[in-house]
Amino acid sequence: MVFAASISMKKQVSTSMIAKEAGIAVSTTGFILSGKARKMKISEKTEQRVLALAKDLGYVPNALAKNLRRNRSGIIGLLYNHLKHHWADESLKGVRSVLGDTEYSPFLSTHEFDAKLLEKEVELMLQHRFDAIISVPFKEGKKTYQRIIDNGTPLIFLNDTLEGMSDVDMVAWNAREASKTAMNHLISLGRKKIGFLGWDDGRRMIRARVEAYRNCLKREGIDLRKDWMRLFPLEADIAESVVEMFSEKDRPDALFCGLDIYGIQAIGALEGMGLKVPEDVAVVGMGNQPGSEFPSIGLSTVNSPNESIGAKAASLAIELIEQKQSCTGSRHLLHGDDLVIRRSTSI
Amino acid sequence: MVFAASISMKKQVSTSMIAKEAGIAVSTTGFILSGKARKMKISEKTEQRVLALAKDLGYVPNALAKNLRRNRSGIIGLLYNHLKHHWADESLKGVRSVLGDTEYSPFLSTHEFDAKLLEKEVELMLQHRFDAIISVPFKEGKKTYQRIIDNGTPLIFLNDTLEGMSDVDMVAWNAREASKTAMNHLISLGRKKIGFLGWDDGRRMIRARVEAYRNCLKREGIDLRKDWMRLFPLEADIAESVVEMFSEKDRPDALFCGLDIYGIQAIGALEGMGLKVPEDVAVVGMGNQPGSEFPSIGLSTVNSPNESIGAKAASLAIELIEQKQSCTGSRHLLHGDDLVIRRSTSI
DNA sequence: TTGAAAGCGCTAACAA
DNA sequence: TTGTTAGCGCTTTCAA
Repeated sequence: MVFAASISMKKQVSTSMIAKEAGIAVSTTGFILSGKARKMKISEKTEQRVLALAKDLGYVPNALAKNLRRNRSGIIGLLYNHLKHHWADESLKGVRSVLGDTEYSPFLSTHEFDAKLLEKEVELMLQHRFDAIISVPFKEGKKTYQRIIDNGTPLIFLNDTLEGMSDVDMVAWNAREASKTAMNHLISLGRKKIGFLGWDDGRRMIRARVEAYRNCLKREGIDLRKDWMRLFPLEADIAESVVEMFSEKDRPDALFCGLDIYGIQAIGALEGMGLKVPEDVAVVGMGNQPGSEFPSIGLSTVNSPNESIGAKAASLAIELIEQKQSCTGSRHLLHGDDLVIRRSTSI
Repeated sequence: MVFAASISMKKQVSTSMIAKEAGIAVSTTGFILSGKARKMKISEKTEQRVLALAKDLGYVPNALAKNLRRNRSGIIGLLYNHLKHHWADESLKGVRSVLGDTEYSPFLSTHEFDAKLLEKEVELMLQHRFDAIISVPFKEGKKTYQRIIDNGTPLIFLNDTLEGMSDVDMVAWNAREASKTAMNHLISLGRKKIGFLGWDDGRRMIRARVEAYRNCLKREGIDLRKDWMRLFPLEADIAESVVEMFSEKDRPDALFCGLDIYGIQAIGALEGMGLKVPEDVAVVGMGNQPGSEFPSIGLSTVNSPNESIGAKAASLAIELIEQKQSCTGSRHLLHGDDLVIRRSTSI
């Protein structure tokens, strides 16, 4: 069934070849093959004949030629930091839900938090005349992002902005509101001694979590305890910090975690030191990441609207492309504060 | 700093434009800009002048034109089923480790186990003249894969084959050996009553797990108990089955799980019914997927060499491209049987 | 309805 | 060393 065909044996089938074969003009086949037969009032007989011929010959339209001519590729590039979690998968689904009916298609790549790689990928996308680039911003990549703008290519940031690049459109989860939801949940449980585990890489949406934490405490008239608030680098092992925080006699009775992964680690550490979740300590995370739903974990968390973010970004991209604008400075904070209550706060 | 440039304001800078600006011939600039200045013995002065000019004008080479001319794109397409786990991330790293030094670059997409989507993505890649396609095979997509072969485009399957398409080259984790490692580990712990949780979607590498389970039992002279062997559809909720299996008086003292996610769920279910892991039941999974390392889980498992798989696939792709072959039927089973011992088997 | 032909930006063969 | 030029395959204008 499979046949190890030698590429060199095959001649690429082109519109002109089909035209010659059919004994008609190149433009006629061109119109037919690009779906403009109706518009050009080409006889149905001719159309059918050409279509059949194209299929027989195994014709594959050459997008390179087409796009060279149109000077656009029909491709929207997605540039993620990595593909480790479900975020890329879900936002891609959102992107597809919008692009599905259009003439645009997405292609993905990652920058792995590496400025050199980001630059390389962007260069590639620009050289291939991608019509727009959607990226999770990376702080060290400002120069590269600026290059996209200078090039006149639409750029959209996902889930955060970059200082000094406020004109770039952004679609993000409203982490502030979501954090408030999480905090309110803990407070509604009667917990007043709430600790915070999070990280701070300088991005606003990340910082929004700490700020919401602070504001909620303030609103409730609860004093902030600096020793109950920890910021880590991303991907840190936080168990030690948790043990430290909870070894004191006077310890928190709840934990708000800026990221599910911290909540997951915290639950492990707390139970490891004999504390009961949620009886002794209620824990809530952010993002409903895979793992938080495992029966042994059961982390309460707030859902993030990843698919909607992708969808919004895609429709924004199309808008920018059609307006021939690289950016307009619009901001879109998507609400996503569905509380997912699991074991870690089910008192 | 950012400047909402209007695309229409910008004229695309081309080699001929630079040539005119510099007052020299198109070919000269062409040679310089494609790095062939040395070879063509172009004076360094001219070269520097052109390079500087290109930079000043914000020249971005038009890959569309270049590739139309060469009739190849320099792109290798990666077509995953989804991006939920770390698999895509890690294998992409492997692909990059090989492509980094070459003229090829990867672009990603997913087929989401959807034959229609797979077909669409493949069509796109063929139209864009991708030089090779690397895909995690999807059973319902045979016709589409065949189309890649018929087109003469190199195709490589990741982690499995497809029945009737044995000529397609494959790079996969040697799941049989890895399964043996896992089983031997349980046996070395003195466990004889070993249950199996896995799935069967008809793919060989998946089936290899059950087969290894059977063979290991046989080798040890242990009778297979059908009620201790369960196959589920992927992404199933298996807790109920686990409870059922372990409610009997005569129950397994160990579980071999064909997928970490089953192991994770099993640990939750077992502990939920009051059984101790690993004292009552030792559990081992496959793949070292994220989540298995969580402190509350601690699932022992076998590492899968995802990065090596990506790397091997990439170098194979380059080979096929250069040999102008769409496939050669080679098979590459990569050993990855590093046992990762965690709580679930630490007696 | 159909045909002829220009040209998108780049490469590379050929000439000078 | 440098200049000229013919395409790559497709779209689209202009003529017939």
